[in-house]
Amino acid sequence: MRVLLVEDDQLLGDGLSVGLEQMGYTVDWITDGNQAEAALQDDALDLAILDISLPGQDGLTLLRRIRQQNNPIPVLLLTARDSLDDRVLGLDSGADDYLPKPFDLGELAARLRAISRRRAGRGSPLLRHGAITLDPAGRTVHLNDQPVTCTSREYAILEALLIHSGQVLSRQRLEEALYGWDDGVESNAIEVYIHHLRKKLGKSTIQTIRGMGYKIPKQADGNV
Amino acid sequence: MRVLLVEDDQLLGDGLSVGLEQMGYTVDWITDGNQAEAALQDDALDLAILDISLPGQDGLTLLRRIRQQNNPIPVLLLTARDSLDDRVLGLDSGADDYLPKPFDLGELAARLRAISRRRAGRGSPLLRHGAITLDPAGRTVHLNDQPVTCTSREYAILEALLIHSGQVLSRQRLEEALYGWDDGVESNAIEVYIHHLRKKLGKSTIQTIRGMGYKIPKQADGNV
DNA sequence: TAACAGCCTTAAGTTTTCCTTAATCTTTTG
DNA sequence: CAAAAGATTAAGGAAAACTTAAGGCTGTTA
Repeated sequence: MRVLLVEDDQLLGDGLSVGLEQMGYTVDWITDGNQAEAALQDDALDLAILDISLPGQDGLTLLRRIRQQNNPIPVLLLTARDSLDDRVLGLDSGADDYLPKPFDLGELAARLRAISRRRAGRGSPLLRHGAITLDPAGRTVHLNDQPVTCTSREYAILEALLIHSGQVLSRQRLEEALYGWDDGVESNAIEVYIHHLRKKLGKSTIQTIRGMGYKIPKQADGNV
Repeated sequence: MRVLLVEDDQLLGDGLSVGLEQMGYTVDWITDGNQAEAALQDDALDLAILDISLPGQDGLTLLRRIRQQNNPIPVLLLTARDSLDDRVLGLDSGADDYLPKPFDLGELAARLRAISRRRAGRGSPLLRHGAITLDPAGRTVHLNDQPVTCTSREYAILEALLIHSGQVLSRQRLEEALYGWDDGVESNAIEVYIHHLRKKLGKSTIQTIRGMGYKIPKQADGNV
């Protein structure tokens, strides 16, 4: 899960980055509203957390602008003020949820899970593909109801492939899912993780598209 | 997908070329604004990436000129300056998107995907022709709902023929779709791929226009 | 604080895929 | 019927991906 965090308060931003990363998110942290608008064009992002008060361009304006561009990314608004006005304004501007400061990190996590689930149109919080089940809340993977232990990198790749199941994800895009924009590895790390995942989940689950990347096909079976 | 890259900075241009090619694009790199205007006449191009500051003719002028010529090619502008003025000017001049330097390659990739998707009309990202369905997102081809595995060259040719269905594409134009202008093969490679495609999709789908090239006729069936 | 374990990353060797070439066969056209 | 264009087939070689192993880092435990 890749999150764009737009927060100008250095202390809070730093704390949130660390906290979110510990929860397993890949965090891109930006402090400026204008930069954020550029960053939000990246459709490899899964979520955005916007502070309302920002230098450059305030969060509400920014939100309205990206919604005008038909950008459907799930957005959680942060604000210091707890007034109803702000809340209504925020939701009308296209936010998916709203969290007044100060807040608890656990509550933030819960809301992030909720809005990403809602956006994906999934009734259940689980990602399924055939015999594989991935539970984002518990960060667990099951194969035929047997738990499979995945390392954090393995999990992140599997999650990205399942979220975008049916699509080909390039090696570079998978790297971004792991490292954010801080350019990560200069090696065949992705290939190695794919190999590990295949050993754990069976050879056929992840397909190689030579020259393009990897994908998990859209599930043909008709479970909801 | 064929991209025209107009960038005079040698280092950046080289890096971008390599990066884009790794993502699966076919890249034509040009460093001069006047040359670019000529190059943009080629309607086999799918996308253009324009630097604003260029020798010969600056990017904005160039953009305005080609739009006056009713050239609808999707254009992404690059600029060193991050001012709102430039942005507005760029979008008003007919750019589809705008990216301030320095930028991340992944972000560029995301925007390219976004603008080509936007242009494709988002409603049905699938290319259909009779029993054949091609899904650019999943990079899959189906024949009567049965998946057909295509190699990267086969896929590229089929995609080109379907995008321009009803038109005859010369062998040279198909070669350009695969290799860009750096003249690629000196052999009958295209004929071989056509042959492979026919074996997989049936003899009648791709028609030979002797002396001219190949085409897939416009679909007669009336599905939307 | 030192030993340990688990994980990330790198790198090297191996295997597989498929791109390209070229030679030969078939069809079309004047 | 001859010449040109295209179709078919097979094989060498290069590029991509797979596999395996080991060094280094981090966090944990005695």
